[in-house]
Amino acid sequence: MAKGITKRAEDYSKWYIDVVQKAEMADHSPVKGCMIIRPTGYGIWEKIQQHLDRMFKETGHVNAYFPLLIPESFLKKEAEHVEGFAPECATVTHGGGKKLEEPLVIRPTSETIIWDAYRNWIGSYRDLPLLINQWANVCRWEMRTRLFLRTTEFLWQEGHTAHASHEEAEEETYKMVQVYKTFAEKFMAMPVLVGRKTEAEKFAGALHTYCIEGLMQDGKALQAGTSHHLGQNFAKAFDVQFQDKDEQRKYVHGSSWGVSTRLIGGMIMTHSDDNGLVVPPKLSPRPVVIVPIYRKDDEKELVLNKAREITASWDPLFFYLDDRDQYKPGKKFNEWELKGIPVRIEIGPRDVESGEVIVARRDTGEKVSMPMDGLLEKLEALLDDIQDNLFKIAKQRLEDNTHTVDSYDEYKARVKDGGFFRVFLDHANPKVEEQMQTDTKSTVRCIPFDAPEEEGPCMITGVLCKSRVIAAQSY
RNA sequence: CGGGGCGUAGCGUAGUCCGGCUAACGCACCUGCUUUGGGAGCAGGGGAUCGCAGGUUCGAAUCCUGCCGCCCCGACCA
Repeated sequence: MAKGITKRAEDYSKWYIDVVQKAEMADHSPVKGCMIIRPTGYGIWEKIQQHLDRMFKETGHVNAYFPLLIPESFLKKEAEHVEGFAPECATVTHGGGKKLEEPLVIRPTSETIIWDAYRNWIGSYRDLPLLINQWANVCRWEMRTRLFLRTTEFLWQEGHTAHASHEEAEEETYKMVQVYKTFAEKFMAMPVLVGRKTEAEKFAGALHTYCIEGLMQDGKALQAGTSHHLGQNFAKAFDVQFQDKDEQRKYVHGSSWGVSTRLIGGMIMTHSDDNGLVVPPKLSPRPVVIVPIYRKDDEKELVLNKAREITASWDPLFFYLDDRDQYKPGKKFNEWELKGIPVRIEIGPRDVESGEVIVARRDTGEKVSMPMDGLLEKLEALLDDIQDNLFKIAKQRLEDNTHTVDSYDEYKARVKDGGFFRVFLDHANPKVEEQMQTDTKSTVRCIPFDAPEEEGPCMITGVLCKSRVIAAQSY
């Protein structure tokens, strides 16, 4: 039905771009790789921020803001970190018409400038733990970009915490990846696997990295959030020490964790269809739209008055009364469908007469009649049902597309068709994963926390492995 | 950086091979009337230095040279 959206089956990548642009979520900017986030897209980001920010605060974190520009020398203080990020940094060399003495890097991530500040903030065990988050933009000069999934500049949050012990930092790292899992599943209706990254895939400068991984409709994996145990690496690089109860001076243990506007890409590729965007109710800035239907002025007045009467006690941010006179109802139906609004209410003279309204849900397209009496409660229940249904469908798809494979030949033949693959792989040896990547363009997405105890030979080398890992092609 | 594609009105395109009237069409936009339960109809109207710079020619969107930009596929990555 939708005009101008390429079908998923025809060209998934084209479909994705079409949905983003036709739903007015984002535009390409005049600068290559950057994007303009339009109100439809930004409204979803605001909902993501709202829910996550609350979850961060509920787990004891506070927000702060650190500067965009970082002295270039800071990035070089942690050996692995500089290696990982140097190639993708944008650098400011001139300011005020003069060449700067030291170039400034536009933050690709803020560990260095934050740990530099932590040195001054932390002196005693009484100053710990330090639990700070910031909402910010960062810049990474990627070679190939895609709206929301990978842009040169993107929005994210980054948590940076400091602890007295390895155990506490580990607890924090694990806790936050679980927060991400809960958020992904409960609010985004996007099922994810939770686990640890391999050496090859972990964050540059971390002891280890935990992650959530989603599976998109085309069978490719999407890394949707990461939480890093930094150990004492940044504390040592920036000399952040504290005096402990035992009077010893010790280096602080750190964690950092983040999710980005990439989540919006994940939401699109998890739920949307050939008719456009599908937004889970909990991420919708206004989950209900009311489209009035009328012919003459007297009907218009009748219908709009009734609509206003019904919604008088509703939260203004729960719904949008689309009383734009310049568009016909059919046009509005399609516009809201394209933009993925979860529920649409149609109200016309016939409905005012009967005391009922037509309610259409975006996920199934189903239309039902509902009495105006007690409508709000019914809508809330319906929105919950849509949220659950979207999760259930996505969960089923993830399960249906998770395969257990033992032979490398079978893996090579099947991995290109998409899905998660449970395989034995000697991931302790980076060369093995490298070979798999060369052969198949796939990588280990994670070593799941909940992998059942199972032993078997690595599908490439035959070395005995103690559990299966999840491998897939990814974005 | 390698492979492919493309730059003509806000968007999507035709015209380019084979140079020639005032650069055409659809959508969008503006005005008026009729319409309004799944993207309205009719009539009228506005909007382009044909990506940029040179060159060839009486004449260039079209031919030649150089440059720039964008998109898609790969390598890199959240």
